[in-house]
Amino acid sequence: MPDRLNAVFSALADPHRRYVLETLARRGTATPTELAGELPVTRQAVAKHLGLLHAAGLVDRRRSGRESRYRLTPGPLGEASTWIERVGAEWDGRLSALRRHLEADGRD
Amino acid sequence: MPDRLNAVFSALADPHRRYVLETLARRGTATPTELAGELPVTRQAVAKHLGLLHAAGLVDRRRSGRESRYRLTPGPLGEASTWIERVGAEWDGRLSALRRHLEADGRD
DNA sequence: GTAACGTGCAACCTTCAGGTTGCCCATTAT
DNA sequence: ATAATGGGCAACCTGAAGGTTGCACGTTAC
Repeated sequence: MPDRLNAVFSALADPHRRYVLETLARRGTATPTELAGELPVTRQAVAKHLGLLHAAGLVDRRRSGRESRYRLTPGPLGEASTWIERVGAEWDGRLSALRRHLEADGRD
Repeated sequence: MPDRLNAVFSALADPHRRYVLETLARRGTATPTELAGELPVTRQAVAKHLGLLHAAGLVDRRRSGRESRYRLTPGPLGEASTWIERVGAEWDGRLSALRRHLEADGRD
């Protein structure tokens, strides 16, 4: 089930998608056409990005009339952040253990 | 220079690379051959992954004799984590502002 | 010395990501 | 009713990611 992590990190790997997420976080909601107006790509490209973000669970679509507004659903961001923090913590733990061990031994 | 974010998130998007990072965090150092023994890919594939991780600034190589040991350099992980936290914080801030602004419209 | 081991590098293959154009459907405006 | 707008879907193109095999070089062991 770490497939979710794949989807999330892959989603975050593209600058256009990060821009979309930042915009949604700041503005609340946005439509594909709005976003395409602020990016150097076509509306269809933005739609693809939104589809990917939706597949990763990072955005939520909601049609109102003929336009569809997308909203941020930041849950999976937490999973990604947690993974990073965990690895960092394990590294720090190992480092301090090593340092503790070195104060008696004095070798690498 | 958010190019760094591209490299880091791209690096984290692959499960084999995440395994490498987790292993380095837990074990301290590892060689390409060691890692290849624990992954369903060839040593050369692992070497490519390590090259990518190095380009992202996530690992550090150090040759000792005929083997080269890789070590985690978690700095860029902090940048990635910071980006995520920032977006999450902006979203939360917007949410609470919205909630403060309207106390009646609890429909979703 | 010669053999074996650990690496890195280059060439190649296949799959997929990001973009584009083109078409069609639903909704709003005139 | 007709035109225009917003959106999604499909086909197609191009470049790069992930993998493999093969080879060449430095290092350790016999």
